[in-house]
Amino acid sequence: MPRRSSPQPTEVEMQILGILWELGPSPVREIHRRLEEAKGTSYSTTVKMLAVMLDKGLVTRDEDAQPHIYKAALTRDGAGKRLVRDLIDKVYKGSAHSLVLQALSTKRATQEERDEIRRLLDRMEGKS
Amino acid sequence: MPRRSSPQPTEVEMQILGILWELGPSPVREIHRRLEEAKGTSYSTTVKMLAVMLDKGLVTRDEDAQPHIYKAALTRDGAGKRLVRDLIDKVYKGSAHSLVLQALSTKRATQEERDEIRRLLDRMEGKS
DNA sequence: TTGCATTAGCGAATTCGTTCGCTATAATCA
DNA sequence: TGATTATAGCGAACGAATTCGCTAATGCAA
Repeated sequence: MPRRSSPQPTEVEMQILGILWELGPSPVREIHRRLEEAKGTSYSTTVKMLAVMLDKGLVTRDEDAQPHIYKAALTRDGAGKRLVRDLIDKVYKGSAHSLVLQALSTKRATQEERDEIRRLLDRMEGKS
Repeated sequence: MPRRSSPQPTEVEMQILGILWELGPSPVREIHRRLEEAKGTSYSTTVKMLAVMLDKGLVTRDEDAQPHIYKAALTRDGAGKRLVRDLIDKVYKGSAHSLVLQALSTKRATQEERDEIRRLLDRMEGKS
């Protein structure tokens, strides 16, 4: 039974979600292949983590399929939004602005990215 | 003795850093006041966490002062940069662009913030 | 100095995330 | 069918983060 509300996906959980976002719905075997490649953990571990995540409601699975197929229960952007909000709260006490500056200065944005961000800013102004 | 390199400030550690960034250098008593308010933990816990953080090099302290005064060893932006980089890697596999969009859509930016972001984008283009 | 309050610290207990060995069940094949 | 392999799951072990009780040291006031 899923718990009330997952506070935060943990380290490994995020790793697994990343794999699911990339591969799409997959059997344990596939997920494990990637996870093992990244950290050398055993198949049992992958199964267990998936069980934990299922309990937390971070993934769902199709038990009719054989083998069972796991799907991420959150979208990448959904999780991203939550984590960003959290980060903003934790380190910038609510100032999204500061986070944006950090993000842009951390990784050099391409011309195309800059244009899209400008477009977004314009759009935001149109609304307000 | 400080360890080589702190992997990541943990949950409570971030909370304490946040308090130090806000209050500036402070004695345990002050830090505890805020922490207790937020989570109801005991004075011992605060002292211990500070000791752990001191060991990790996340804070420094002036032992000559009485009571001892603790300071954050990282700046808010320094920690922010590290966490942002980490978030980008973990959920967006390297695309700062996506994170920026998340950040902007999560919290409505003010006119002034938008202008400053545009200025930053211009500056970035000037450089390249 | 004696007694009381504040500050500092240690070591153990607890909790949570992660890992895996071992067993059970299901599918596959010679 | 019996043997072999793949899949699923349980419960324990482990390590790291967090918590606090209890003791020691320090400062201050009667």
